Amino acid sequence: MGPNGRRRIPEATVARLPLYYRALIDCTEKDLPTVSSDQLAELAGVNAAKVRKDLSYLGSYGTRGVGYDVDYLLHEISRELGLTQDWPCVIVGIGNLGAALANYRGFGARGFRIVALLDESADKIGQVVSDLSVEPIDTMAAVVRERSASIGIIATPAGAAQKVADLLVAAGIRSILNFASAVITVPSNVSVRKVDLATELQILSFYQLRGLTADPALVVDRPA
Amino acid sequence: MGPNGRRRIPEATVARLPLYYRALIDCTEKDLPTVSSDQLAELAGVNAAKVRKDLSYLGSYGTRGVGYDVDYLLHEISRELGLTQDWPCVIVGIGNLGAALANYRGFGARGFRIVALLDESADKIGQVVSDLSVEPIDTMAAVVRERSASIGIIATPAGAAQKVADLLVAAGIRSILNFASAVITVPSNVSVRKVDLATELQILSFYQLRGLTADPALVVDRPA
DNA sequence: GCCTGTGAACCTTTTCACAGCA
DNA sequence: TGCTGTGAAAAGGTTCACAGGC
Repeated sequence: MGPNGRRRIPEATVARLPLYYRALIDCTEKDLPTVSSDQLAELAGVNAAKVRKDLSYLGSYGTRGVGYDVDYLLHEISRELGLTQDWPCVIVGIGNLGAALANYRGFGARGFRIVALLDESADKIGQVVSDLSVEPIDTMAAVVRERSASIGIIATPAGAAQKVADLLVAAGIRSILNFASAVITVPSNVSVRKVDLATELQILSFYQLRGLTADPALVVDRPA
Repeated sequence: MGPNGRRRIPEATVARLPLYYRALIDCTEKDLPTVSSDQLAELAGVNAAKVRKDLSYLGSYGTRGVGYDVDYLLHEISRELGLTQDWPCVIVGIGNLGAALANYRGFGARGFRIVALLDESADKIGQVVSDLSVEPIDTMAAVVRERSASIGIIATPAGAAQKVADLLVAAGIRSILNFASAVITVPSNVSVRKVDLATELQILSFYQLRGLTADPALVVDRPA
């Protein structure tokens, strides 16, 4: 197997691990004992060379002439992604989007349990959404501490995003998922990923205007 | 000015144009007549070298010693992104997420007007969400044709995503934004971008597990 | 003096192609 | 024979550093 000691996993690869994870879940549901890089590529929507290269960063988990053992690979990827542990999440901003996220089943599915819903507005406080009662935003520090929250999800209007990010950071959160259409600034030890509808639509519009094709979404692409 | 005739704009640059667009809107609201690449970089959350390089692909729109004229640059970027025209959108799957998207104001803000809400389930049909009545999915072809829809938004459960994508493509849609947690396959002349909550959370989890910080920028992807 | 525009250097990511093992 | 694992080549993207115009 690889002479490969402990390699740093490239960002592009990290961004694709969730795709392989999902593809492997599909395999277990179909009771496939093994998958080849070709099959996995098809399921994940990437090409086979990429699959092999990506998986080689994790270790030599395949068998030549056979493929990868589905259960074993799934276990290894889960471990790399931290899906064997719990990541309590706090959603801030319980408007249409925040409520939709709170109701999203298969959220808690793999360890991303929502432990609090916070909002600023007095008439939202106390409303029950998905079995959780909306709490005032100034309880954030206490809530994050008591429930050991580790991920903050910003679902507020753009104007409030930076203020909320500051509060999350002050409360000790080090991972933020930002749905607001605004750039937020955080200390360098805090991770931010953002999801922006307007950006995605504008990218589609750019390519459609030219009769070209925008391939990938997020951080992933597909075969040649 | 650049000796630059008509250059192909790199995908990475296209993915950042929406950021500059938004930053420039901020500038107009603050009544700034010009911006430097440094200021724009700060507002967009990237670095100044990138701003200058990116903008140079569009043309030589700046003035040395001064910066970029806000209105002029905004106009040029809007034109490149196709924001000077209308892109009627159809949302398929009016559950929590679909309804939240339909209600999202500032959606139609820049030409992305929602012209139809479609769902499969009989008890959703006829419900009114954001002034639009939910219509049966089998009216898709007619709806897309009559209302000249050009973008399809998939907000269904994962299991229905491919079927919906096929219907959208059959109806003539060439740009799809996929919110379902599933890989969808489309002909090569159709663009797909995807937005996936689970993927983003898993990436955050990977980095938090290691005490590292996740990638600064948002959308990075590559071509066919 | 100030800030853009851009070659060139550098780094990351993807793709190729094949050796090596089951 | 079939499929992984991986160097090496190619492509793409970022950063540097400075020439050039305001």
